[in-house]
Amino acid sequence: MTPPAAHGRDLPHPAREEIRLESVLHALSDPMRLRIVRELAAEGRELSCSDFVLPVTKSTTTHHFRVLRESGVVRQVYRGTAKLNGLRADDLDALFPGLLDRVLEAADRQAGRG
Amino acid sequence: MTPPAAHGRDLPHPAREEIRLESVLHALSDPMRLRIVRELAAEGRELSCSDFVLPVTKSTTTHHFRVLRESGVVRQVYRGTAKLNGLRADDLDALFPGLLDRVLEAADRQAGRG
DNA sequence: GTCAAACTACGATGGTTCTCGTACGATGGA
DNA sequence: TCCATCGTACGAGAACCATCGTAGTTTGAC
Repeated sequence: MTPPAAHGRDLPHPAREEIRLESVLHALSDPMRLRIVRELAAEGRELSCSDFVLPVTKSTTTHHFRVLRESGVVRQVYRGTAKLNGLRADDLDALFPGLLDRVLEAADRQAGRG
Repeated sequence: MTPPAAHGRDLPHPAREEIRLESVLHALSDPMRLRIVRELAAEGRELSCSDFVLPVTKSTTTHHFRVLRESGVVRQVYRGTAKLNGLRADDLDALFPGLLDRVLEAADRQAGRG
């Protein structure tokens, strides 16, 4: 009785052209979310939500991932019981060339400064 | 009786090293403020608050300029009755190389897409 | 000294966001 | 079938933010 899409209900994502610069900047302006994005970029692969050890509860984590997804920064797909998160680096780079890299670089620098 | 600094009371600005990436991104994530920054960059010189024609009241404009100043994006100095606003492009570029340019470029692109 | 212009300060309001806790649903394995 | 795991939904609270209007301050010009 389960509908055809048995393997993975899917989540709403903005299409590439729908991604707004302001939303992306806003998504990245939260420390927790910037941390998530940096980790995702450093790892270079899709990570499940539970791969992240964050100083907030699970529901708060869910909230932040949703903001990231709705702003177009990450793509989320279900994989069994886990939900994999991948950076939409290709889409972002097509829309806003170099932006994500400069932000990540800036975050690294700032972290280096302590 | 006026203290020595007769020509221009001065406003609190973060020092270069105090500028936080998250604050900058947050400042730039508001449409009104991004618009201000773009205009400032396009003009390439200091502009007074009243040079901007924004669809908000003056008190709201004051608010946005303060956010921009406190986050380290603009520098404000009094010049007689006017207040001049200049982009802190040098400071930002020293801290976060290329970031401001990529944001401005991204904003142009997005504006171009309509 | 008076006046207009530029901007600020303050208080209020309505909206958004970050955070949590608890309860729920979906998946895959024992 | 039962259960553990992973994540969601919902409700709530506190904080923050964008916006406004009004009243005030500072400055420079007349």
